[in-house]
Amino acid sequence: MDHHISDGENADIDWNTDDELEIQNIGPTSCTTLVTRDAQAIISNGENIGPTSCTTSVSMDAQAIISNGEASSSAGSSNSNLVQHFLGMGFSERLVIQAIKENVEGDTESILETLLTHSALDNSPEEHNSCDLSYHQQEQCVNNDELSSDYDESLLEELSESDSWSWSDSETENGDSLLKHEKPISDLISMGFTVEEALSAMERCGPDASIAELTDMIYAAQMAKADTVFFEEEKPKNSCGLTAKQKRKLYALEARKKKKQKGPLTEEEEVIRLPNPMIGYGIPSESSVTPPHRELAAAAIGPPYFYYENVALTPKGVWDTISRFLYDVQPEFVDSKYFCAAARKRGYVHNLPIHNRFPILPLPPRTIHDAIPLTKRWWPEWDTRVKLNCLQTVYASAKLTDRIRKALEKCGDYPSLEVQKYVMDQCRKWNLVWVGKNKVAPLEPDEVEMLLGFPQNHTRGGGISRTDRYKSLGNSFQVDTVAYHLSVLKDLYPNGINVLSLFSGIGGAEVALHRLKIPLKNVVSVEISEANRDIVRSWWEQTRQTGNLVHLSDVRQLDGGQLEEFIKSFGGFDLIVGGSPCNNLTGSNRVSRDGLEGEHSSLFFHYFDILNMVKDIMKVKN
DNA sequence: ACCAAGCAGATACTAAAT
DNA sequence: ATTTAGTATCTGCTTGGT
Repeated sequence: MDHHISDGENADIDWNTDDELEIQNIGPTSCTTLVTRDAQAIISNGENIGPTSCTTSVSMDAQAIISNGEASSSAGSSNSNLVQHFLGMGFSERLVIQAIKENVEGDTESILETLLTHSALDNSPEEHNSCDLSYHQQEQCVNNDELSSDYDESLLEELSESDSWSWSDSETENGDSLLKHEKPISDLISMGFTVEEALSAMERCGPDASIAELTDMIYAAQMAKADTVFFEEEKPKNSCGLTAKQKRKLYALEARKKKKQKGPLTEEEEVIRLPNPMIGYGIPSESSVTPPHRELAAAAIGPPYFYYENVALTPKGVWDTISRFLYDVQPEFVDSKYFCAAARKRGYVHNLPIHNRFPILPLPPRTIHDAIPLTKRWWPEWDTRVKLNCLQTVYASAKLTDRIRKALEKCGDYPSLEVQKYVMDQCRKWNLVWVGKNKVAPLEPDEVEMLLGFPQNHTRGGGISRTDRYKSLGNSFQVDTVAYHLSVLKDLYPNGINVLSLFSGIGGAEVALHRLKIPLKNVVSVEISEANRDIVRSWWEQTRQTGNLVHLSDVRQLDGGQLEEFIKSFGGFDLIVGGSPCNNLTGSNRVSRDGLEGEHSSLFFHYFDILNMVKDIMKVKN
């Protein structure tokens, strides 16, 4: 669900509002926020280049270079600002320092140019994200970084083939790595690759990479380079000028490197396939079918229970990665068309029991006609749809429905097969329903609320615009589906549960638990959109909840210290639920479908991180 | 090889509100 | 004058069928 990504998202991280007041105890483990207002302004103008708009800090390294006056002839403090400026834009520290050095006399513009050129090839999310991650991963990243750069520098020194790709700014003495890696380098060169290509690939793939992996990386880099060279002028500078496919390729290779996997990308590695029919471990109407027995790895078993959700149709390999991170639990893929009148293909990774589930009652209408009965009268018999397609965040324009009306009016009572096909294609694409003679219309927000299982007017009023209402709803859970899975908690926690809800959105999980009549004792809800937090808060009040609701705004600022406080104060979380942003995964996105390492979808790693921290803290406690 | 169908979207723009 | 809401148009990868 539910992490609300909108044009206003960055505005939500607003330094002047009261938002920050909602966050208490930002402990020492959280990243120091050093993004300047300048950098923030650039990010909110949509001109940010890096894969994340992460808050970031300047390391000792950078500080040292600045104070030594190595980087530039100008004063240290202004350089420090400059470094922070570019770090805030998401470039890695190493690149920033390098670029500033290369542009000793240069202005901000030329430094940015250098960064753009370099980052197209050196677009390593591990570096961009390093401060985005909590301390566990941060540690890991720092180590990796040190390893790879040591090794890289030694090679460059020896081969003295330095161009803009060399980072010769610090001394190194690691001689034997050369011997160890001479062979692949010379192999690659004899294969016709340039020295820089070989070195760059070696750096990215790590010291033990196979030739196949290295060539894979070089081809990816060549694609990237070709793209930036030839299309720099025509294309808007959108995330380093790479196409989504190229970025994904680079990201995937980076991710593999991070996990120290060997060998070329093979088909067998991506084994998760979508089931047909997509009914997971079962749906209410087939409750007679007993679900299979499933064994969870020891690390996966609760407490706490966890429930993670995202779109089913992702780029290849994404669910394999998600599953690998979440203790190798296989995702349960379910299409909500088996629960309501609209399709919603989603994957759920959870460690909940899968027997003795029950649906919330009354069962929602399962067909379009039952869900929106007024459309029945105008529904032509050649429109054979029974279910709506996936409810999305965007809806058809008036102009489109007007074109459809005009096309139909020209035909009289019996439209030709061509017109029928045109109308049907558009209706399926935009989820249109019949509201009059020859008149189709997009769903109203309250119809979407109903289809998704929310109470009527859940998202209405209180300052939210119609557009944002569609957006918030489109990013949400289907309540009946999720409730069916969570229903097993009712017997386990008759006195209520403590929930950590990440990317809460408009509170799909909370509504599901409430409708299951599982008392909500303490809910810590993390949601970036203020409008969504308002919606959940007013739902909380309207439903006269007796428990405690704590709202935070950003998963990136939730640290171990805060979690420890929460766990101490109410004795641990029973359920950690959430669906991280899908917009870099879903097929609807043709612009930045970058995969799990994309700007927004990489927040998945925070779900994993936070789950891990909670598990650790609760382990110590017991 | 091909085609059809589907997808929690992004962006540039205008109109309206502040 | 600037921000926000609404509108129109843009786009590609994947799967499953033939």
